[in-house]
Amino acid sequence: MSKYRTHNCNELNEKNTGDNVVLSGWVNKKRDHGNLLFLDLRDNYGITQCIIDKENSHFVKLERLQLETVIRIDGKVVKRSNDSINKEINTGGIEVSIDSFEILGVCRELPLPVFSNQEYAEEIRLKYRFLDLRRKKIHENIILRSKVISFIRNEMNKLGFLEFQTPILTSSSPEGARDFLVPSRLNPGKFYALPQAPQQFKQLVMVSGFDKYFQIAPCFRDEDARADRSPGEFYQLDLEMSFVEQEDIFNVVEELFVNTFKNFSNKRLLFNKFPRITYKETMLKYGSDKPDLRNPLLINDITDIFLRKDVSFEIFKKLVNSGSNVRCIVTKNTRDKPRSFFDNIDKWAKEQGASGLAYFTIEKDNDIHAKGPVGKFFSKESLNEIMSQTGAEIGDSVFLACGKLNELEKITSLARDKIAKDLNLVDENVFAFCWIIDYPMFEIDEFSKKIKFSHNPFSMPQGDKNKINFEKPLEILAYQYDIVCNGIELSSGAIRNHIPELMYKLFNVAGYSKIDVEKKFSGMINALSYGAPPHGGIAPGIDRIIMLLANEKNIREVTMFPMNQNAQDLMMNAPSSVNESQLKELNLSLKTKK
RNA sequence: GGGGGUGUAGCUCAGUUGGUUAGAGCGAUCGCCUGUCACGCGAUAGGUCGAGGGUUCGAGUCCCUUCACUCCCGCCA
Repeated sequence: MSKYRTHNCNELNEKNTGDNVVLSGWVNKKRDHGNLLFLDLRDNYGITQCIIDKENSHFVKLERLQLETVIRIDGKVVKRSNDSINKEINTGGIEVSIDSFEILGVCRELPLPVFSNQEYAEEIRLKYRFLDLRRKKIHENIILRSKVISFIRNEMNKLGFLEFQTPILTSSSPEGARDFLVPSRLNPGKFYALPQAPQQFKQLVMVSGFDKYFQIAPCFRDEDARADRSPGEFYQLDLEMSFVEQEDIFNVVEELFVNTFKNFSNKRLLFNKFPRITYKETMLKYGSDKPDLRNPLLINDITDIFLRKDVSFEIFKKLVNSGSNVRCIVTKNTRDKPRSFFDNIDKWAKEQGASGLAYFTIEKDNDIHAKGPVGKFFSKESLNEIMSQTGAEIGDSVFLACGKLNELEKITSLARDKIAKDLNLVDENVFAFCWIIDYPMFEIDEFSKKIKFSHNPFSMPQGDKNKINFEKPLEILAYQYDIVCNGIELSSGAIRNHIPELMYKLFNVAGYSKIDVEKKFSGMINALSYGAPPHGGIAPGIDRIIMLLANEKNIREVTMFPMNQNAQDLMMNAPSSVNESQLKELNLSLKTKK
């Protein structure tokens, strides 16, 4: 028998009545009646109410125990009377009458209450993370995380994938995010880099003939944090398959995600077969490449309306003539919404830095006409045309924005979210997955105006390999895809380019010579030159999957020991200074601070 | 690098137009209480109002600088 317990704190019930038991755990809560003390003992599994009265010599010591002290209790299970049963906890039918106890771990005065639904400042939570992690919600989130990862491993194994580890100390890559660098002691002046993702390694695994690979892979990127983005490190379900096309990857991922999300959430999946939306289409309809498909609102381009003679909305017409576009969002049956509803949205848009959102509502008395501040600018015929282009009907409202394509996409995307929120159109009990496909291979850099890779330079371009028109690089599409759920980007993936000659040509478009490519990606190019299978994969973010399943808005809520926004670990004091001898051994010296 | 929000007791917060000795709940300490499960009742201790400077007869409150945390933009192939 264990010295510390015969049962955990979630096990005992009426059937144990009369048993002598040993429990160990934390003092979660005391209710002291002076001559009678209730003490809730908590462990990982649950809570058991323990009780002691003044007759017992241990009473005074127990009465004075600090909450969160770790104790062992010897006692007897007692059935509770019917009127004192607690249905909130699994052990609520019984209580343990304490015979004796022992303190196993003393606890100082707490910097934050553990048993409380209060919310606390992030700083104190992170500094005392070990206390924060004892709290119910986050404790459960971390357990959920473990279970989800275990489930995914199991599913991947069932699907025939092999799990491999790839190096953590590797070489710096020229593309992408900033690397974390690690100085090499044995190679003075040289640095390892922590992998931003095992991208090249997993391709090498395919070249090595292993066929299907996965890994719950740590990834390191020295970029600034967001609510859904940890600074420094995060985890991906990294996977890669040989002899596959895009469709094969989609099938595996859809099966995995449907199973995982059905298993760990009560929310409904809006699509079991995830819709595929081209990049071009999503940027038009949703203004974003991570659309939230729970939101039914769509964006339409109605620029041509403003070239008509019977439309007299001069501000927009002038902008359209100088190259701007007009896009609109139609809201169904909003004719009875108060003026304030519309004005609030217009005001909100101005706060977002846009010039506002014009709007009108389509009405019909004898004739169709538009009501609202800009309604008078639209003829009956032009309204009919808008209705046929957008599907708007009598009683619907049309919100209009005008601008250059980039800013127009941005504001209409935000407006789509804002309006849906105001009209309460988003079903929170749903997961809406989709694939974004057909990403362009290249794009123009906004500042340098040069051609650059829009995503992964190792992606396979679409179409006949011999007929790709490198003269028009912006028209080349890639077998490059994203998976999105509820407006959150879970992952990018691609069919890889396994043909070195083709890779040289594509890099050439982006301004890299053959020698550049050989220098920077020598390992990769070399490997692809010795018989590489066609292959592709994807790498969904584990942390974001858990966020969705745990219904959390911040990634720290599903991360055991997260860093703060400035990439500091407040509990371990990382990063920290190192002493001179460590630096010397690494052949490093620090520039003196300003 | 830039923009927004927050910062008052160990924790969560209130603090009016600038005006007496800065308050509450929880926690802590002490006392009372034998059926609670957010137990109840009473008392006590606990404050560099993030820091520095300024305006003023007078600053938690107004102004400037700065720090911390956070959200967003940039960034994240």
